[in-house]
This record gives sequence, C-alpha cells and structure tokens, in this order.
Amino acid sequence: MGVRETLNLPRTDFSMKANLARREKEIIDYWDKNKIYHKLLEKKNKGIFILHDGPPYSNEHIHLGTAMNKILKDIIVKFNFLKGYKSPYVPGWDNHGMPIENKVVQSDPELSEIVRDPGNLKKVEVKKIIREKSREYAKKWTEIQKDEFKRLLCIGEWENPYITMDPAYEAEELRFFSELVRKGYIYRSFMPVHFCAHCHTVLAMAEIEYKDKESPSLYFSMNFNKDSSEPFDEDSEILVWTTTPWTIISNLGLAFNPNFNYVEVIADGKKFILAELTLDRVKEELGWENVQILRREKGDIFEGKEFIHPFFDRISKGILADFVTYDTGSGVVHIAPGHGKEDFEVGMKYKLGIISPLDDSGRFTEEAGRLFKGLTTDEASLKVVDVLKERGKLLQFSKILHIYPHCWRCKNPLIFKATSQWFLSVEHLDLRKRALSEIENIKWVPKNSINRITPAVAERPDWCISRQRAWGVFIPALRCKKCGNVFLDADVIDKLAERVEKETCDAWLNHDLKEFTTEKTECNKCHSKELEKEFDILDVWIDSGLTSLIVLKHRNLPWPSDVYIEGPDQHRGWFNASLVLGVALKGKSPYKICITHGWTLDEQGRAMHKSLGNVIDPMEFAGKYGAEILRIWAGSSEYTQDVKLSDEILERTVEAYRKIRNTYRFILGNLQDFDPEKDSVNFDEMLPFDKYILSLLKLKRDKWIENYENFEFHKFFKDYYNFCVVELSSFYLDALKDRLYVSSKSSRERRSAQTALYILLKELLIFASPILSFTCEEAYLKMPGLKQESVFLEEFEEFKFYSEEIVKDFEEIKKIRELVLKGLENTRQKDIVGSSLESNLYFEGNTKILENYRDYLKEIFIVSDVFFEKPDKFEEFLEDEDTKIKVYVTKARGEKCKRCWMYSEDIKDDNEFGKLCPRCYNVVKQIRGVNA
RNA sequence: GGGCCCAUAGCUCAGGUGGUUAGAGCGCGCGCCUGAUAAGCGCGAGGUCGGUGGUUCAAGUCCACCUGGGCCCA
Repeated sequence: MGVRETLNLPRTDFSMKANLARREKEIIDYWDKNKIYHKLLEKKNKGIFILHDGPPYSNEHIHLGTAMNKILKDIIVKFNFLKGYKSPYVPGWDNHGMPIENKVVQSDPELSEIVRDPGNLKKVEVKKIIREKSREYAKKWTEIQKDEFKRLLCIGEWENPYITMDPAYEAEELRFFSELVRKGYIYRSFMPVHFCAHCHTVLAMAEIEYKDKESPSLYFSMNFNKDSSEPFDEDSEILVWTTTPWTIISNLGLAFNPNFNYVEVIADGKKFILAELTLDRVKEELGWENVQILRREKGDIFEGKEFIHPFFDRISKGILADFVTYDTGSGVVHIAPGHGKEDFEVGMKYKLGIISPLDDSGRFTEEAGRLFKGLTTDEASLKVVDVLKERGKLLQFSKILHIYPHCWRCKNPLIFKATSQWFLSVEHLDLRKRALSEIENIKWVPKNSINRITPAVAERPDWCISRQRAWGVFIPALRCKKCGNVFLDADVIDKLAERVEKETCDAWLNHDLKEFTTEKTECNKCHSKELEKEFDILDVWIDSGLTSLIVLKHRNLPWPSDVYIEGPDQHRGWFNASLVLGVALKGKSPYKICITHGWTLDEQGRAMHKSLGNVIDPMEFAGKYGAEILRIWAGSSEYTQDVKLSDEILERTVEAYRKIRNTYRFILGNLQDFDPEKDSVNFDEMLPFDKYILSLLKLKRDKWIENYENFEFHKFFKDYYNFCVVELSSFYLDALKDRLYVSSKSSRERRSAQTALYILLKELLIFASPILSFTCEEAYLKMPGLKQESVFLEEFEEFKFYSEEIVKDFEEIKKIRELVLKGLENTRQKDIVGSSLESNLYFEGNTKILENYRDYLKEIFIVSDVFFEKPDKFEEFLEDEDTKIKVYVTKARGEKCKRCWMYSEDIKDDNEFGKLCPRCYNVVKQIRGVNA
C-alpha cells in the first residue's frame, strides 16, 4: 500500500465526457418509461401554471427558431414544476392550410393534372381527395416534429397533444364560430384579392412572386362635376397618372394627399390641377412649354369634391389618403376599390362602393358595359387608351418597368379582383377598443413589446376569414338558389359540429344539407327554403387563434392561460388572433403574460435562410453536440433580443458545459462514501468555510428564483456559472481538497465538508435542471441518499443554512485572498516556490477578522502555515491600501509531508511511508488500527 | 418607402433616476500543479461603449441624424 491509498480521493462513475448525443436518448426513454411528466402533474399541487403552446405548422422539419422556442417553453414549465405548481404543457400543431394543400397537390402528378383546371377544385370529389392526402401529410409531419421536440429534452403531454385537424377540435372550433355568428361579428363583403386570370384562382400572399413587368404608363384627366370646382375654374382638369388603364373602368374616386400643396396651372392654353412638387417632372414628361401657376391650395380642399368619370356617366369622389406620394405621377391617385388593397381600404372608409366587373377567367362582364364586355384586362387597357384618346382625355402614353406581382405557378402577372369574402368585424361591439384596453392588463416581456402589439391591433382592418381552398374547417354558409344570397345560420353550424365531432369537417362534404337544417332554416333575405352548401374554408388564424379556448376547455384547465411565448412575427399573427378572439368570445385576453423572443441569427447577425446557406439544423446539431448544448445556448442568451449562433458561441457553450459538468463530477466523487442520513453534520457544528458556502448559496438561490420568475434565464445562468467557476471551482472546492482527501474518512471536519457538498450539489442540480435537463437528471440519479425518481420531482424548499456574519467575514477574507494570491504568484515568478503549499504567510496590520478564523486560514489560502507577525526574512511583501493589511510570503518552514504535501516543523518518521506531519501520522495510525 | 426594435472587450452578458481611471466570466498569452488529469489553480494583456453632431460643469447613460442588423407593413 502506498501513501496515496490512505487518502480519500474522489471516485465516481459520473464520467468526465458526457457523450450527450447518445446518452440523452436514454434519459428521454427513462422519463417516458417512468411517466415522469404525469407524476409531476399528480404530485405538484401548490398552484397551477399554464403555459399554452403556440402550435407550429405541421410541415417540414423544425428549424433553430422553433427549437429555441420549445426549449424556452420547457424551461418555464420545468421551473414552475420545481416551484411545486401543476404546470401542464400540452403541445399543439396547426394542421390546416394552404402550404400543406399545395405540397400535397404538387407531389402528386395525377392530382396536379386534375387541379390544372381550377374548376375541378370546386368539385366535392376533388376536395375529398385533397383533404385526405393533406390529413395524412399533416399527421406524418406532426409525428416527425414531435420526435424532434422530444429529442430536445422537452417534457409534456407528447402522447396526447392537441392538433387542429382533430375532429373534436374542429367541432369545437365550429361551435365558437357559431357563437361569433350569433354575436354578430361575421359579415360578408367584397374584397379585392390577388387573382390569376390564367389559373382562374385566388392567390394567397405566399403564392405571389414579385418581379419586373413592363406596364403602360399614362396620364389622363378628369373634370369637376358641375358646382364642385370651387375655388378652381370649372374648366380645369384633374391630372391623373396610372399604370393599369383597365382599372379606370372601375374608378370611383380620386385620392389627394391632405398635406400636399396642389396647384391650378395653365399649360399651353389648357388648365390642369396637380401637386405642386410634381410640376417640374410632369412638365417634362408631358412636354409642356408654357406653364403658369394660377392658384395654390392645400390637398384637403378636395375631400368630398365630385368628378366626372372620363368615359362613363358616373361620379367619382374626392378623398384624402396619406399613401399618395410625389414620387410618381401627378400627386393624384385614381381609386378603384375593386382592384387594389389600398383602394379598397380607403374606399371602405369613404363608402365609395366597389365595382369589379371581371369573371373568373379575368374577362370583363356585362357590368363593364358594351365597350369592354368580354375583353381581357390587357385588351381592355388598349381599349381604355383608345376611348380616352377619342374623348381628349389622354395626355401621355408610354411604357414603364416596375415590380409587379406574378403567379408563382404560371408566372403570369396577377390582377386585383374583388370577390365576396367573409369578415370578422373588429369594430362590432367595440371589439377593437376592448382588445386595446385588454392589452393594458397583460404583462409584456420585454416591456417595450407592447409597442408591437398595440399598432398591430389598432391598425388591423376587419379580418378576412374566408379562403377558397380545400384543406381546412369549412365555413358552412348557405346559398339561396332563388335569390343567390349567401348567408350563415348558427343553428346549422351547431348541427354540423355534432357530426364533425366524429367525422371531421368532411361531414359537410359527405352529407346532404338537409341533415343540418331544420324546418325553420330559410334564406334570410327571400325566405326561400331552396338552399345549397358553400365550401369556403376558415383562415387558419381562426384555427390557431382559438387554441387556448378549445384546448383548455377540452383538458378541464382554467382559462385564461398564464403565458404565451413566441417570436416577434406573432404580434401580427397568433398573439393578435388569439387576443381578438378571446375578447370577442370571452371578453378577455387568453394570456396574462406575453413573452416575445427574438429571431435566431447567424454569426454575422443575419437571419438564417436556406438561400444564404447559413441555416443550422437543430437535429443535426443535437446528433453531433447534444441537445443539452442547444439548451444552454437558449438558456444563456438574452432571448428578448435576436439571438446569434456561431461556431465560437458554440465553443464557449461547450466549454461552459464541461466546466459545470466537472464541478458536479468533483462533488459527486467526493460524496462516494457519504450517506446523508447517517453522516450529515448540523449546520451549527459545521466548519466556518462550509457554513460560508451554504450561506452564499442561500443568497444565490434567492436571486436565481427571482431571475427565473422574471423569465431572465440568461441572468440566472451567468450567475450560476460564475458561482461554479469563481466561488466553487477556484475557491471553495480547490481549498477543500486537503480536508476531503487528507482528513480521516469519518472525521467531523470531513463530514462537515461532505454535508455542505451534498446540500450544495442537490441545490445546484435542482436549479439548473430546467436548462441542463439531461445532465442534472443524470447527476441527480447518481447522488447518494434517499431521493425522488427524477430531479424535477424535487421542489424549492425553504433554505435555512445561513449566517449573515460569516458571509460578511468571508467577503473580507476574499479581499485579503486576492492580495495573498498576488503575493504567491510573485514568489512563484521568482522561481522560489511552485505549489502554494511551499509557502508560509505572515500578516500584519488590521488582522482582527483573520485572527478569528486563524485555524482555517491554511486551508482557505492553501498554504502550509499562517502567522500573525512580521517574519525576519521574506520573499514577497504586499500591502492593501484600503485595509492596511500587510502580507509577507516566505518559503514554508520545515519539511514536506509525504501524504498531504504540506510543510511541517514537527515532521515524524513513519516506517512505512516516511516523513509525515503530525496530522497525517495520526490518520495513518488510525487507518492501520481499523485495518488490523 | 413607413412603423417598431437592437448595437458595451474575440464570445456571452453587467452597467436604477447622466457624475471618480467602463465591469464579470469565458476565450487568448504567460506560469504553476500532476491526488478533479483530454482536469485543476494563479497572474496578465484586451474596449475611441456602432458613427457624427448637440444638450450639460459632466453622457455608455438624454436629444437629432447617419450606418449596420432584425421583425412587421407597403
């Protein structure tokens, strides 16, 4: 036996290398098998905390942003479990909608062929096929994403998530929809939409490609209606510019900017009105030679004025709009509410009405008049130019190149065409006002995120909730075969919901209308009972906006939820839709706290895009480095801002992980022979150093809980990590080695240290477990003593190990330690000593506090001896300017003990091990006695 | 183009209501230890606080503009 064998060196099978990629899966299985999530739900009863999951779209693999989102959610959920709260986490998926529908159609050649004729999309049989395939597709990706989220070490009700295509969900959605109908929020109106005349179909935003197009550019003029020209001359003509001549057919107004100055000019003998700042450019473009300004007026003078349509016997109204600019044209914009979004909105405001005489093939209908009937928009444009020319209203005609929306499929330019759509009114019953006042009651994290939601709600137009698609929840509207009226009947919707509960929304396709009507069902206009079904579907934002109402009801959980946490785009999306629906249906916000996290960016601070090639795949990452690393990255980032991820950040994160893991490992290794039930030492009987570290932990705990409560995980993590590095690894643990290794196994001083380490480690593991879920669980399960099945089953308990006095004293001692370390380093630099144990320290000056701890200073400073006097001879001298404490460093007196490596003047000779200090001599003797 | 937001050492972050030489940890450099060892410890060097003006006795901290980046809208 060597002397080394008489030491209590640390031993543990908690390996230095984590092997995260492989071993994380074992823990995930362990949680699954032992139903840890469900045990948490059962056992935690101090309160209830609901983080309601915003559903990702069940399409494609998750990306880094989704991964961060789920990890942050998981941290919040786990923290609340540790607080002892019942914290159900029901993950969800958003299944319906166009991207899936398109994907399904595209990947099926047969279906693509069928849908090539947009008329076929309206066929019930085709809808059924698309819906069936979409359902399969959504299911497949839901399962894939579920595994990916689980792989991130997130806990929750994975075997029973909510999915919006679940028949029970669809049925509940229809019931809420019928409630909206009953309350009068839903109305039908025209709205211009992007329309592809070639594909005969309405396009959604995502289906639009913007690219260059050559368009006509023309100036035309309109006259004042009689008695409307004041203060301008009756003969003056309003100069207007447009790039879409065909829309003039539907012109109903002229827009002026209220802040611009408009001038009446006489140009080469004719009088025109235009914005003053466009005059120079227009003069050049129209080739005017002699121009004289006759009058100058502010734009707001045109509000309510009447103009005569350039070729129809119709009045157009003067309106004001901020979107009118000087950049192009004359500062007067022709308004056709049926053919443009801004035109539509401003038209709604001024009640201009809507004209949109185009059929589904993009040809003008009867309504456009004999001249234009049957023409395409391009043909009509030429005709309009002719007519304007004939009437002397055309001033200039040329071509321009500009960015214009095109169909993603056929690449043809799109037109704007008004169609009948369903809307949810945000003005009805003061919905908007109520939503805005609810915003005041919500806690916004970060605080200034209220600046995002407020305008998003304040400025949103009425919600267009209908889509002419196949994959979604049907809007079960009825069409009167007699008068063509399309309307909603809440009773029909409720009856349908019953069927949907079992059959999905396909019930609307599969059954005769009669099964959903009563004797009372009739056209709400002409009272006819000859009705047929309509097949628009609901905007998916209705699906997801209702999640909290549906899910919390289905799971018997209280509504509203506590927290929503999503990315910044959701202020216009989910936060907004949920709020509007919550207020409309329940008069309240569905969330009390709303957290916005940032976007994930690459090292240069750019968004991740497939086209930039800077995308980091979280699954590939987890397979390579471990999900734990991703969790630390998310948990240590200031996520309310955009969050970067790069190789260097990754390296730093891995370093931090290793350091923390090693800290756990060291402590575990030193607890190998410790049984907390038998060997624990009471706080009062502990050594001051041990009391100190527990007292410090108490202060840290209070702070850490506050950090978690405020959702400032990065503050927690930084401080926790610093605690591990600065207080533990380099100070307490380093100094403790002597006592742990050298003292006899069950001595009070060693047990005191182990008691502190045991408490310390347990607390460290509990506190970090929401972030380092794998590692803390792994280490927790290796801890000695009685314990739970999982670290998450622990709860924060009152921490009573605290001495204010010791904390104060140690703050002083730590200051002196800095001086000591400097002195030791200087001595080392002079090649006088290597290890600090080769030194003795001498203190002079205001050493009262130090003297109170004189027996422990050797340990704290890791030196062989400490004296309170001035040595005759010394290697190094330092004085602290504030405390006036003087430190002298000398070479240690005496000889080196073979066992503890400390120098002693009272060295003994052991016949087995050689030179030993008195302490080691006794310990060794004791060990021999036990062995004998 | 419009609105909102962000910008402190190589990295991640601290820096209430403006006030001494701007802090921490990591990384880096140098050294120690070899009984946490693909570990541990010590010391040290790193920043014109994105830029330019302005307010003030005094600005990383307030104001304006600009640059770069992000989200939303057009």
